[in-house]
Amino acid sequence: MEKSLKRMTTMNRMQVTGLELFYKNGYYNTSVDDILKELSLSKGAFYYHFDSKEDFFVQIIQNLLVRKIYSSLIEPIEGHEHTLDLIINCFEDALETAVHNEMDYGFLLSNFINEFNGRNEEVMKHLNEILRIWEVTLVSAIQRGKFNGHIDRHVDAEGVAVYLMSSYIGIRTLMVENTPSARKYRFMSQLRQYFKSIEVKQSSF
Amino acid sequence: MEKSLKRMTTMNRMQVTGLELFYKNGYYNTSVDDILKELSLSKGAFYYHFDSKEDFFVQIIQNLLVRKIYSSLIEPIEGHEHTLDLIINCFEDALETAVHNEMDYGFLLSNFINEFNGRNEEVMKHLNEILRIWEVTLVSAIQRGKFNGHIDRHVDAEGVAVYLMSSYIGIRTLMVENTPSARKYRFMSQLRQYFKSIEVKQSSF
DNA sequence: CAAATAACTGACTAATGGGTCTGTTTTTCG
DNA sequence: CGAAAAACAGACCCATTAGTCAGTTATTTG
Repeated sequence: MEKSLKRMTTMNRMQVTGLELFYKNGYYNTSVDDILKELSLSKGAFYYHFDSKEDFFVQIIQNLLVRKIYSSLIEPIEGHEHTLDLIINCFEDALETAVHNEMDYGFLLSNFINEFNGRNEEVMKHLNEILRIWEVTLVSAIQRGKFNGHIDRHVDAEGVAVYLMSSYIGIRTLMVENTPSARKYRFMSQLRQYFKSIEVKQSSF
Repeated sequence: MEKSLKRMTTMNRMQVTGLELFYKNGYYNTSVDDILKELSLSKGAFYYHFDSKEDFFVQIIQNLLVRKIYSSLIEPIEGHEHTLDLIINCFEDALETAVHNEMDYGFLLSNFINEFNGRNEEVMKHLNEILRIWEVTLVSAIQRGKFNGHIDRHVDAEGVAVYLMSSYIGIRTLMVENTPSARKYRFMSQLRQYFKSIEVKQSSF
C-alpha cells in the first residue's frame, strides 16, 4: 500500500491524460505512444507501471471514471429532499457542464460501452457495474419519493429509472452536434413534463 | 449509370459485409483486410471499386444505413393515423427487432456518431443529416397530431422530438447489456406514460 | 557514502494498418 | 475469334501498433 509518491504521481498523470485521449479519440483509436508523447514519457515508463493497455484502461475506470460518474450522477441524487427536484437539478448540472465543454465528445460511460460491447468482456463487466450502480441509485431515489408521498405510489420505479437513464444517455449523444444548449433546454422541459405525470397530484384544497 | 451487374454485385457484397463488421467492431477497429477475408476477395478488388476506406464507408452510409433508418424509423411514422400510436408502434417494432438480434451492438446510427464525432467531419456531416431527417419527421408528426386534435396544442413539437430521439438512442445502448427484453418493456411503459401527459385529455362526457 | 531498488530511456520486434502497383484472369463487344 | 476493357490477385511499401528488454538515471535506505 505504501506506494511511493513519485509512483502515484506518474501513474495518475498517465491515467488523466489517458482518459482524456480515450474520451476524445476512443480506446482503439488512441495508441499508448499518443499518451506517452503528450506526457514526454517513454514506453519503459508505461510498462513499468502497467501490465498492458487493457490493464491501464481498467485502472482508469476504477480510479477516474467511477469517481466522475459518482460525483456527477450518483451523489447529487442521494440527498433527502424532494426526489424529483434532485434528479432535475442533477441532470441540469450535468448537461450544463457538457454545454460548456468547448469540445464535447458525449457521455463518457455510454461511449465506452458502445466501443467495448461485444469486443471486450472484461472491460464491459466494469462498465456495466457502473451502470448498475446508477440504476440502483435511481430506483431507490424513486422509491424514497414514493414513500415520502412526492411520487405517485403506482409508478414503476425500475421503469422510471430505465427511462431516465435512456433519455440521459441519448441527449448526451444528441448534444455533441450543433446547438447543444437549445437541445438541453428542450430536453429539460420535456423531462419536467414527464415528471409531472408521475408525481402525486397536489389536489387543490 | 450503366454500371455493370457484376460491378454492382461485388460492390454491394462488400458494403453489406463492411457494414456488418463496422457495426460489430467499429469502423476504426475493422480493417479492410478483415472485410476482404470474409469475402475471399483481394486488396486489388477493393481498391478497384473504392478510393479509400473512408469513401467506402460514406457509400455504405448512403446506400445501406440511410435505407435502414428510413424503413425502421422514418416511414412507419409518416402515416396519417393517430400520431402517438404510430410512434409507439414504430419504437415497439424497432426495439423488438433489437431484442431478437442474438448479438445486439446497439443503435447503428448513434454508435457511428459516437465513433466519428470530433474525428471525421466529413462522415459526421452525413450522419448528422440522417439525424436531422429523423428529427424533422418526428416534429411534423407531432404537429400533425396537434392539428388533428390528438395532441395538446400547447406542447412543444421540437421538444417532444428531441426527447423521443434521446430516449430511443439511450434505450438502445442500455439494451445491449443483460435483459434487453425487460428493459424494452419498462421503457415502452414509461413512454406511454409520457405520451399520456402530452395528449389531449379526453374529457369525460 | 555506497549499495540496492525504483523509475525510467529508447532501440527493437513482430504484427497489422491503409494504400499502391504490376500483372493475370474474366467479360464484353465488334 | 480476338482485342480492349473490366474485374480481380497478391506481393510490396511504409507507417503504426502493443509489447519487450538491456541498459541508464534517480531515489532510498542502511
